[in-house]
Amino acid sequence: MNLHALRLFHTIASTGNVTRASELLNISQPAITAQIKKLEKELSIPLLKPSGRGIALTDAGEKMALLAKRLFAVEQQIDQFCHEYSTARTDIFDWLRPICRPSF
Amino acid sequence: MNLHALRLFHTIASTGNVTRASELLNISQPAITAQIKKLEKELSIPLLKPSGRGIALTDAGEKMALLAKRLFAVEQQIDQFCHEYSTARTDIFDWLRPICRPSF
DNA sequence: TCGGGTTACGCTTGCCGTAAGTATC
DNA sequence: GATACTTACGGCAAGCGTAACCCGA
Repeated sequence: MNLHALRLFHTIASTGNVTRASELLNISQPAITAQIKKLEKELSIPLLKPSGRGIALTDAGEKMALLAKRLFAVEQQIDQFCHEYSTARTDIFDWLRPICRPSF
Repeated sequence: MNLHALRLFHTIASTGNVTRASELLNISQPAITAQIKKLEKELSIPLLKPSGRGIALTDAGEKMALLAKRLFAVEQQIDQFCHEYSTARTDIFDWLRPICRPSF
């Protein structure tokens, strides 16, 4: 499974259109379209369909969006852990500083 | 977060060494090492440490491995959904076949 | 006619493999 | 000396951006 492409799809599903997704991700629209097409081909599952002048999720796309949401929620937990880890290391310095203060 | 690198790390954590991970992933050892180094640099978190003639997880690495396990469990759910989706489409043919049988 | 999505195409970046190096048993 | 991981380096595929095109309101 290509999780990079899934992330793009997840962003589209969250925002509702490709344009806003491209703005959020700082990636051009065509790049995103290509990734989605590639993902659909890889999975043999249609995820998006044209809707008016924009796009909409297919039924399978809706389910996939739910699963993707779950996955990237876990990713966010990991990001948070990493951030807390950095903060913890900073806290060590916060703890050291008072001790070191006299000398420098 | 680079989920590709995280996948490699997860495989290392599961197998306990880089060699078996490289065999499972069909990727060379050096390629994996490079990805892990890059990931550690990206996160500013040490994940692996030398241990004897192999490697071991750091404390942060252990926690990260747990989180990664959670994430890739969700990925497996997605894979399963995709498989079931294909199976469902096959089942449609299974359902059509008896009807069509007379004609071909 | 305009907003949004897709196709075409050239370029850059990132990932990988091979070969050589380092360390532990 | 053998096993396991790391560093160095060149090649190739994947991903991106720009430009042009298509379609529905």
